[in-house]
Amino acid sequence: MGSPIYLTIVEDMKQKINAGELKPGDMIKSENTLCDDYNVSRMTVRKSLTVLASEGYIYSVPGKGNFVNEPNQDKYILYFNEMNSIESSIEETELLDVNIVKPTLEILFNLQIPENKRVVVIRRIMINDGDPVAYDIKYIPYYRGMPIVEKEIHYATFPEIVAKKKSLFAINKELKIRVQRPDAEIKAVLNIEDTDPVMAIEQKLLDENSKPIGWGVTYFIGDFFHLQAVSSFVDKSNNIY
Amino acid sequence: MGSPIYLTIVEDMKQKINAGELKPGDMIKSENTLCDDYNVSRMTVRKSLTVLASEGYIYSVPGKGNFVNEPNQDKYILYFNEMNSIESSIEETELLDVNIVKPTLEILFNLQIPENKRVVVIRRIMINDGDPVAYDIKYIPYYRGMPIVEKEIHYATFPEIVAKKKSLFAINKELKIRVQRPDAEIKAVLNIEDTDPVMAIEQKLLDENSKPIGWGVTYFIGDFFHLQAVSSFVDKSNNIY
DNA sequence: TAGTGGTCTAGACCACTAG
DNA sequence: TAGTGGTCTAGACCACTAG
Repeated sequence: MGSPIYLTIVEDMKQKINAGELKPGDMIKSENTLCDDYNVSRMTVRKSLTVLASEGYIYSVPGKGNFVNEPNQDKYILYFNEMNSIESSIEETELLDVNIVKPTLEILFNLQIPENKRVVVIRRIMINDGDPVAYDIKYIPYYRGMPIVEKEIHYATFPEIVAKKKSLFAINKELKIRVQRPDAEIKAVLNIEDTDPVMAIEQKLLDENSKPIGWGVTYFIGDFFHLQAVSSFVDKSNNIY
Repeated sequence: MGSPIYLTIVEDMKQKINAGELKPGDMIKSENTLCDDYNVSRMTVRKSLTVLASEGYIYSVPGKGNFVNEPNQDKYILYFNEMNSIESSIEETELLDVNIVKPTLEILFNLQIPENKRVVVIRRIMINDGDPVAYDIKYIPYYRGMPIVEKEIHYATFPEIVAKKKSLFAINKELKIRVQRPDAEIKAVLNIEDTDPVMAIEQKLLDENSKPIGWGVTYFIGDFFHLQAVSSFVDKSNNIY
């Protein structure tokens, strides 16, 4: 009906794979055979195979054929943003201070900069219902004449702070997610006890050449924090109809 | 040279977007105009646009044109597997017990089953260097004649346990990641103190109709646990060359 | 050498948008 | 009504695989 031919082929192949009729590693019919089976042109068959490949169902080996993929069980989509991963979103941010400092070894390592380079340190507290819920520290390599406008830093996420001019498309990011006992500094800033667990999320920003352009950690009080992720194998065809 | 025409168009458009020449929301040239610009057929231009769209750079509005997307800052790819998210991978698993029980309210809610239904509870401990590092509890709706082979459960991940026959392609998964103070049970099983923070990861498995087919939580001792995620905007064209 | 997937062309018809 | 993207065709030539 409204559904184009290439999508009915996609659904047909998915059904065969989901039912186990085609198993991981199996070679599927050749493109020309599929043309005959469905009575369509090769470009239409190839469109279907492109969709199946983009959703991870199949892969192709030039000269040989198309094969059913191993389902990637361990892959998830995660949404994170230091400003909205709190149970109820952040109402207020307090900018503690912005300083230009000599980097520690840890900072040198994470930003991959020479020893003599200075870094900008931005410290913020996220506040919810009047109480601190997260403590945020960010390090950015400092260059002469770098504009530091405190107002702009207040509510900005890390990529927004670093990528003032640069297109956000060009920034790659890495997250490290871990639990930790609060140290003295964190206990003081967040006003918590030894038994209050803290979620530490490290963010590293990289430019298009994988050079670090920013590094930082956000410490969330456990009670206010959780992350959600979904398997990346949800049937994306739902978005097409 | 070896690089096909459609990829040089892709790189060209990416460069324009990364440089800010084309900004989010901007309409790009029409497909026919691009055909003239690059002196190629429309199918080749469309192949390029398909690649750009699949990588999130652009989207199309039929009847109007193609537009530059807002970069999705918050989207990450996360890899998780209760068996290998430990600093050093798990050497040993101890199956504490497998029982068939009356579900609690929490289990009823998460598995979306009627009150009179029974559930299988599987409790395991992950062991590293002789010490427990994680405590794992899984709930699966029980049906008459369900085979429960303890040997098969020992080292299997959750999807493997639930999806005995079913294709792994058909399973969707949801993760909830949170920090918590260890309760009495967790302290006893993992042999830890009140000040030892625990990472709790909830896993929910859903079939193709979004019906829950399994639910569980794994409690990791903080010291042995971390997750890593990368932004999903890494230039996938690297995989093509 | 026959078969495979990868790229590309020059057309066609369609529904939709917006003046 | 002119322009847009969406689908589809029937061809072509290519590099690569494997007997």
